[in-house]
Amino acid sequence: MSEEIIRVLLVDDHTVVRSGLCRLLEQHSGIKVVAEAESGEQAYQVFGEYLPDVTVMDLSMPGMGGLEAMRRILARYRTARVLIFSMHENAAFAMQTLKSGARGYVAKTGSFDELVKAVVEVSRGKNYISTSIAQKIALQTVIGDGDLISQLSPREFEVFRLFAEGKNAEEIAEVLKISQKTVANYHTLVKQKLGLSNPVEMVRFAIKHGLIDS
Amino acid sequence: MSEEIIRVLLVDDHTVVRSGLCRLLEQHSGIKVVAEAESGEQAYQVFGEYLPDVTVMDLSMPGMGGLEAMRRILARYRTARVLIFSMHENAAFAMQTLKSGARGYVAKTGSFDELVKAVVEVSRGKNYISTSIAQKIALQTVIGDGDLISQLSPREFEVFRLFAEGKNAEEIAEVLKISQKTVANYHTLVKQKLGLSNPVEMVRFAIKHGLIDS
DNA sequence: CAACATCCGGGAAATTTTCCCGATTTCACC
DNA sequence: GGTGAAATCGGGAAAATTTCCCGGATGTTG
Repeated sequence: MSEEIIRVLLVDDHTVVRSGLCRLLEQHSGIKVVAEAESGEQAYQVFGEYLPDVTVMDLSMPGMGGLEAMRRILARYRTARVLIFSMHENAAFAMQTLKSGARGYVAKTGSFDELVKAVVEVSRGKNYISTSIAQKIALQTVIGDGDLISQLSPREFEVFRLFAEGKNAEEIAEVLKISQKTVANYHTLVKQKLGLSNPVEMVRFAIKHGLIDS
Repeated sequence: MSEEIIRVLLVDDHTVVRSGLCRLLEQHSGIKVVAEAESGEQAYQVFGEYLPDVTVMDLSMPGMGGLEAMRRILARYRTARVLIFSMHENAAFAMQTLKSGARGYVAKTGSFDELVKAVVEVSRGKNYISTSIAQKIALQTVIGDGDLISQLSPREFEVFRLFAEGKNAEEIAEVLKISQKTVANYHTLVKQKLGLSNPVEMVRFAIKHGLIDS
């Protein structure tokens, strides 16, 4: 074997899902799940202990979400390779995570083979995007209206997303560990950049772009 | 003939739609469209001039909507018989209009026969609801979670609906001809009654209940 | 190094939200 | 016809949020 075993950290708040993924991934002889975490906070802790080759991270978790956890990890460990594993099959979402430093983005609706492939690719230093989402991004880039969302900085996007989830300034500040003042400022910036004048338009925009459901 | 001709006022902001309806209704020998209006304001004016037996009113019109127009008419002419003709095939919507004094509610998706039948029934002093919507209401009443929306007064509902459409306090006050102060107070009441703590929840609630689309 | 974007948050004015209150009007019911 | 409940409307005042403007810290890139 010229290949080293790929050491993986698995982050997902659903225990059952995590177990299943763990087992599936380890069917592949080149992959070993060396650690698991069930929250963003824990992921950051555990990452430091194991320094895995690849971190497979669920995006939607209570408390600090996957995005924020990833950013913390990357801030501390520059070379970390994070593969986002999300339920959102959405171009805007994927673009934002990659912009924030993710090395890959795989939708949960994709096949298992795709996840394995992504883990391998990312471990080799390459980037990987679900084919289904890559198509959407490509289409949106060519046809779309310039994609307003991509004009948001990662932080602005995150504040927007949390707001759209129904969190108020205080809760957002708590999650991101910044002051309410800063949250308010970002909020205003987002509204300006997206050209949305009231909360109703913001929510509808968020729904339209798949940041939240229904 | 033991029957009088039914004199109808037709209110819809789309000229073509109005023409079509007019022709269709007059195919029925017992019905005559004696007047038309293309806005809520105009409807109120014209009503006074013609005192029709039945007013067939579209709900969604720019400026004063059909609901508000109806309420004005009813406030002045107690015995007016208003038949709402709406694109919304939605239980909550229908219940609100009937609660506000409409004598009938017919969805635009319904058959033409249904509209004629509704006009005749309403002219005789009876009430009429689209069968499709009646079913929904019945189901919601029996199965639903008590239908929070029905706890709103007509005015509260109207303020909520306009808010959900993206209007701000100033615009709502303008449409309803009341002060911004009152709008703000209703807004607070709605939030309390529906148990919604932030604008995001309000918009999602509105979407879920079909008050607005997408 | 310089230019630029991002991140963070203070200050202060403007606006909105909330809570409390009272005056009418309407309406159902006895 | 009287009575009580609910609805409509809006003022006053405190609390909270939004907005606009600013400057420093940090990081990246040419």
